[in-house]
Amino acid sequence: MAENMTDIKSVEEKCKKLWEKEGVYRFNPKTKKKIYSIDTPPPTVSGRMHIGHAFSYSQSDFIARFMRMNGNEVFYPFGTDDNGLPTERLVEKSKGVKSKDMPREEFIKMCMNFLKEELPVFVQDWKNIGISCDWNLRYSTIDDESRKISQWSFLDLYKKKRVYRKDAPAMWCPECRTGVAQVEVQDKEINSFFNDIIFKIGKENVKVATTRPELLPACVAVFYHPEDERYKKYKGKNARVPLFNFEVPVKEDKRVDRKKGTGIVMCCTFGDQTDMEWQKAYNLPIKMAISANGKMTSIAGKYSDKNIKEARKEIIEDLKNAGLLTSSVPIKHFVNVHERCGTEIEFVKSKQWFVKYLDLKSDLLKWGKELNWHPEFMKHRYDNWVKGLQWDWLISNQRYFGVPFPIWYCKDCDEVILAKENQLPVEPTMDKLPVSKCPKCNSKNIIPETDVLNTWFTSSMSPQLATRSVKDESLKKKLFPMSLRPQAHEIISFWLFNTMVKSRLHFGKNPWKDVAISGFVTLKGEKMSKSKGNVISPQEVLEKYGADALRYWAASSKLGEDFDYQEKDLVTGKKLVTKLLNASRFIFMNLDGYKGEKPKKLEPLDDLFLKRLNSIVKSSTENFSSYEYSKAKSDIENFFWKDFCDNYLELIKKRIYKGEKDKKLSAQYTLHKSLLIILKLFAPIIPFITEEIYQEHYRKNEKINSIHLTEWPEFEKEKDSSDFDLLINNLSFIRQEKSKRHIPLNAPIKQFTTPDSKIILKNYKEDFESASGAESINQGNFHTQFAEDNA
RNA sequence: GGUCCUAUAGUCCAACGGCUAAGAUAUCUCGUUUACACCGAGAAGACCAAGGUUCGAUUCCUUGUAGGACCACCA
Repeated sequence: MAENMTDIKSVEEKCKKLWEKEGVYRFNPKTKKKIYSIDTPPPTVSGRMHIGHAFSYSQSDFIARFMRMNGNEVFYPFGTDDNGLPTERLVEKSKGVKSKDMPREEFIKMCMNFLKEELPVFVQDWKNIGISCDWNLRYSTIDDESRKISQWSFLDLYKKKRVYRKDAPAMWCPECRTGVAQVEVQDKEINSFFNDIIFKIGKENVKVATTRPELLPACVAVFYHPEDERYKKYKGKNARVPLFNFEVPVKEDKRVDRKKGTGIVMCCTFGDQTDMEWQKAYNLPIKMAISANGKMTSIAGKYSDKNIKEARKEIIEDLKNAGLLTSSVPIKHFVNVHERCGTEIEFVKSKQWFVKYLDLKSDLLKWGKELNWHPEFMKHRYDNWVKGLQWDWLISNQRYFGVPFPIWYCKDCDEVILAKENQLPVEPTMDKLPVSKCPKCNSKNIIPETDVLNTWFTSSMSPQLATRSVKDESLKKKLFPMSLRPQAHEIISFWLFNTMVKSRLHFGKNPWKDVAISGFVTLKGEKMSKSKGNVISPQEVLEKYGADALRYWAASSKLGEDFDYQEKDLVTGKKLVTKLLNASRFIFMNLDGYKGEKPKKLEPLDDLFLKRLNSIVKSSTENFSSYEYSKAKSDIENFFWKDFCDNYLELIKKRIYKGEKDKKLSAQYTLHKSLLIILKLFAPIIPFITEEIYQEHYRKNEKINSIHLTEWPEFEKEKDSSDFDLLINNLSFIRQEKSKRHIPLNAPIKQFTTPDSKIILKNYKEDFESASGAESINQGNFHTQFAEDNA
């Protein structure tokens, strides 16, 4: 059996093969059991599994495995999110290409081929840590079935009037050349200059501070605060924009911060969100200085066609030369960047599709309340996100690789033409039109939508993606809403939220009953991230300590709690695995010839120990049921190591070596039985080693193919087992005395006096004597008398 | 700026308002016993601060301090 890493590796390989061959985790659609269904968010295919994945997916797996053993038929599919922008970026990076430089079709092909190669490697990491998904229920968010569901979702929302297309300023990434949703935007601190630029109002010079002088050609007004005494006199006047030499109105607005810059701000459509609010509020003209490809537009005059940074530099230079720049101070400030590529976000006016949900805020709060949150406080994150929503959900991306919109437009009257449901999945750029002419104007001039749906639009259908292979309607009903959504907390605001939106809009139901939110792994208190360079590779941990140790480590942290990574926790996990092996070896060494027979009468100590075990089964069952796997883990571990190995085994050692027939049998029976129960309790956390021991010693008798398919141990009403503590107290006293006097722990004691002598002598005399070395036990205060004390 | 989480031995963490504050790891001492030195026994070591509620607070409340996260703003 396994004693070192090579053996642990071979145990892992053996188990993985067995599980696959025997279909241990396969969902049985014909089951009579209660169904427990899990909607794990499919991980994004971008490089390898990281430690946060290992942490959070292990935690879900503890629950899945417990539920499976505890009488449920577990529906636990595995998906990969390999759709859209993240995959495009990954392919572009690893193949050194740019999607926009090649034909659409060719790039899509390249992505698909890339995924075909990478997916098995990617998924293998999850198998390696022992995730007990049904690997036959695999799905990818870009495959045909998922496209179908995603496109159906769009058609359904269209019919429900929940999607709309609008020409609107939308957040735009000039690098990716696509619209960007609120959730895809991040903060980034950048170095910039705060420039004081001279505008002319009448004959006076007025300084306006800006970090973005390249937007001067798009200036439509300047604002000051209505209570700012410095500028009140300019009310109603016009200001002349430097270099570009046109006039804009001077206006007052409370949104101006008097303390910032010079207290006068220029409003350019579309510099930032406030600019857009002002544009709307004062009905200002719309001027676009930046185009969709990140270049200056024609209104920038001689700067047109230059990219943003060049234009900024040249304009600053020209202002300086004209004496219109009074100061230029370097500052650090935060800007919005596209999280996928780090490029600064611009606002560009274009036609985009949106899902309308701003009107549902109060409903969304109500629906969020209906979920059972574990831990409860994570609900706040959801609530905060909902309350802070300002935009409808932008779902169109101007990209190649993704699920296409299932629509065409009439070029003459702009009518939207929907695909037929039985056409799905559809590729409008290639597939046949559902109509021969525009139903509204009879034009034959029909063009396909070339945009693709945003990744989240598809992945927010995860309950439907997960259950898509189930065709039986009555079974489907049992699977949805799903029992559990496990996930990490940083994706509450989009994945969980968007899935809620879709589920309610399509089906009028919550997508799940329970939500279990994992914390994340920190290193010295900080979140691990590639950019900080403080990442731990789970593959290396696995190599060094094995999957059980990794899972043991993940089980040390409660749901929702961040957990600081310490290598020594892995060491502890590995030690536990070794200890289990050693204890099993000892037990089966002494079970030679034992055939599972029951003694006529249990020895009092054995009976006492089984009572103890019963109470651990009870508490672990309760803890696992309420997703408190970390509590269960530490209880079981403590019981196994302290009560079972250090004390019970010591107490019965002599009896099992050379006890009388029935007394020995009683110990053998107890050992055989309790080890199996302990293995079962540990099985959800450390599935490999428990399986190994089970296969070797129990499978033949139990006649069940895998420990993970055996029934969770039952428990009875709790019974008094306080004698066990009493025995340990007495042993402990003796050990302490021996330790104080530097006497070997197995040394005999001439006489031991204890206040508990009656109980010990009545029921546990021989076992206690053999473990303590006491030659006689008498009533009295705690005292030990050794042979040499006689002198 | 808003919201949330956390604060306990060197480190990582646990504990219905009530006995000596648990465990892991590191440290020190002892032990080589027919499973295990990846072991056993023992020792030493901690409740962020100030108020409040209470017979009693590490635990509940308030404020502060520190760390972290999410969101918003950022001319």
